Amino acid sequence: MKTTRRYGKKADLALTMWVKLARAATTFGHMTGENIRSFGLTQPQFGALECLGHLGPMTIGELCRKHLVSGGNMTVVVDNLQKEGYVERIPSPTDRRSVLVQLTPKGRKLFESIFSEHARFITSLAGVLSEPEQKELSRLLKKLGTSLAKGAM
Amino acid sequence: MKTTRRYGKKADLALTMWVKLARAATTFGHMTGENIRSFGLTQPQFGALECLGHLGPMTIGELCRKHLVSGGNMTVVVDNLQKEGYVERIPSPTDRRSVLVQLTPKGRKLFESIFSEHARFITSLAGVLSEPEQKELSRLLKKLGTSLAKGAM
DNA sequence: TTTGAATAATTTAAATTTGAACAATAACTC
DNA sequence: GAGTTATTGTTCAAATTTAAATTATTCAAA
Repeated sequence: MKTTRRYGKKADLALTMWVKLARAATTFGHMTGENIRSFGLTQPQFGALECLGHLGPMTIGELCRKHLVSGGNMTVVVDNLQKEGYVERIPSPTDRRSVLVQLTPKGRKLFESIFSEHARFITSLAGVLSEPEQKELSRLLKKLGTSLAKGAM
Repeated sequence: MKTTRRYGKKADLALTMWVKLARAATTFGHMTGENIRSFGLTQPQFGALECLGHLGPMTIGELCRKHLVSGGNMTVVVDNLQKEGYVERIPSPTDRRSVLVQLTPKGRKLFESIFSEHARFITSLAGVLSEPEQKELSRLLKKLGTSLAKGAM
């Protein structure tokens, strides 16, 4: 899809990069989303579960920052996980405004039973790139992401 | 953020790549979204306007496939653009099920007045990567995205 | 050619997400 | 310490998005 140069070489480079970034992320997201739904979870629910499973209890705010979503949203996501009995809210011992979210035994069991399968699925999807390519892609995405986030402060 | 190897080297590589992809795309999206809102448009509205402006009239279905969103969604996006007088629906001459969407003169005027500014903004964001890095990132994202999309068929 | 399957767009209901307003608590400044 | 400013989580309304059901049309096969 070679388009004519409409806005100058640099701009066209940046624009096509942005389109490809959006498309790759959306496609990847759709496919992992399907896999996740087969576990009976939504994508954000799974994301929160994964964070808590790998990193331990954390506040709503930390979950928000990790997933780049609004506070109102994460409250709902945690509400729904709590309704299913996968997580529980406990008051933070150090800050009475904060609430710690942690996996229940049921939540940990679910996490452990599904995450390795999910990891296999992700690995098979990523397999269309060689390992060096995956490393390079990770490096570039990290550089892009962190530079943008820093620039926004 | 060096994590321990939990699921094997290949899986960890794939998992961190996926996290970085999601974060970079979301951050980039947030920032371009802010810029787009300053034009009085939502992100999907802008996306449709851009498609129509660069590629000419096309059906709702084509807009869906370009943006990887559901048909119901694109119907609403086009509805809203139409309410603002930026696009119009015309019946397809070749298929009576289809509807062609095209920019109105007002829509084209808006498109031309804002897109070059938007291109400058995107270019400045992308500037955190060198040009060779942007090229390489584009190549890898394209390979990832198209391979995944193909695999899904 | 007519029946049946597939496709295009819309509608509807439900879920997700955001942003703003709010209450409670913490941190800071004078 | 008192008073101001920031931060944390929740609630609410509105916008976005999806998936399923619906209608209309086209395509294909017998």
